Amino acid sequence: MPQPVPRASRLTRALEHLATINYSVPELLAELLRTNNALIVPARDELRAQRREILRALLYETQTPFDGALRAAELLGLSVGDLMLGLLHCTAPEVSAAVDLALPAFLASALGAHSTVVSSFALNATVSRYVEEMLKITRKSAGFHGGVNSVQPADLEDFDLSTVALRLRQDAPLLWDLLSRLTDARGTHPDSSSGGARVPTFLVAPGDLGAHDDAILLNHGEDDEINEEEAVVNVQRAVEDEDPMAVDDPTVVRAPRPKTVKALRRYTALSEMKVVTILGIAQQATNQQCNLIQLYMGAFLRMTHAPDTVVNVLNHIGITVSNQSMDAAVSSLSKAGAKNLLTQGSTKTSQKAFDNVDFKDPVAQPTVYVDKKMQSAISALNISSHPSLTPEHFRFVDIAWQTNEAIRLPRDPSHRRPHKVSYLEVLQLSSTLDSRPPPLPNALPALAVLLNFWVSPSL
DNA sequence: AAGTAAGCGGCCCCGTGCAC
DNA sequence: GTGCACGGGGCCGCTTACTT
Repeated sequence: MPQPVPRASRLTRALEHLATINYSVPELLAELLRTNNALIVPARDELRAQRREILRALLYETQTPFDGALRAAELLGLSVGDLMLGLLHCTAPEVSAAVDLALPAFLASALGAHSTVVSSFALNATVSRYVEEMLKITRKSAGFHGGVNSVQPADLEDFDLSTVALRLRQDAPLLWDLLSRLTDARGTHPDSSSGGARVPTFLVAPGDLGAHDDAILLNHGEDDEINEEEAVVNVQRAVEDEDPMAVDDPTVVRAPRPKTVKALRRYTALSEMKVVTILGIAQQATNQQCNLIQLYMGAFLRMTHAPDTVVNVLNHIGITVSNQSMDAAVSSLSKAGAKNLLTQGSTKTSQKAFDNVDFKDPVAQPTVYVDKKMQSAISALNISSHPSLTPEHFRFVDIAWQTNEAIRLPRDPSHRRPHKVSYLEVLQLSSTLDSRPPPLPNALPALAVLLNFWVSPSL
């Protein structure tokens, strides 16, 4: 026994069939509204023209196209859900191009009418696109995988919330738009400045985002490109939301103030932080290894000595990586730091500042400055030289140290300070050698050379 | 003042589940 | 199949309150 064909599929096929015989959208609507069994047969010309006129009157002379469609559907006994499904599933170019023009306003009106059928359809139709975006930003290629076992210092040093927000906004515009609105349901969001019913972003063609672009500009554009008038409006709305009485208070001065743009920037940054956090939780819930946001937060919590209990709770919520993962990240960072120190030291262009560090040795967890069972060790701080200095500048310091006894034995018994050696003396010593040191670019590196000579003469 | 016990937190190891 | 992230258990040290 053959399976019954869904009504929506039959409508789609009917629409595609009608497209091949050059029907306009009003004509398609007229044919759809004429029948409720989806087996659409072109009517005689005079009847079709008559119904078209009726439909046009319904669609364009009522308050909104959707109201007209509802009335027409009611008169003809057609399901509005079937009508919309048929339109949206139709892939014929002649139909889809025309539908794209009329559909945004049509669907916006439908959603505003609080129809259960339309709302359910819209939800199902958009969820798949949200899921698609979520899967896109959780793939490894999207660049949101933290990789706690291989994290490098630069990965954390280069962290910038605005950059992460911009990437998320670009890769998942629908999700970003949805969460931005949900985190500001009272309408103080910059996108809501136009007021009234707006066409949802997922119904707007790419490149026609309007206020959406303004929101990006507020965060990432230059100061002189900010729409200050719009900024003032939004800040006023935020203030009025906090104090509803201010709306009716004639004494409240609403003139633009110098701080409005700054306040809007702060407001936008906080909103961004919330949306980034929510998206980060969703990313990690979708893909366990997609934890870049959590890694940043984990590093912050570790550096601020947050208790493990707090970290565990935040980890369970999905805001940060676990303590175990952070231990792995610290291990990776320590290895990278040690390698970096060795690399710097081998260039001979850095100075070392030595000091003692005391710790309690017999225990597994040493505590600094406990007077019992203390052990001492030598620590060294690596201080990088000016970038213009090269190892060649220090080669002659080493030679001078080895060849001049006055410099090699600088300590005067009557003074505790070491004998100061000028750069000129170093140059005079180097004049007896085969080659001269390269010229120093400015006074700062010269000071660095002398400092290095005092601190680390054996280099 | 010294000793003791409970509570808490950190570290390490191992097994499990998931994504690639 | 491999690598990664995480949870849980065990062990140990530190702190603090209490007792002697």
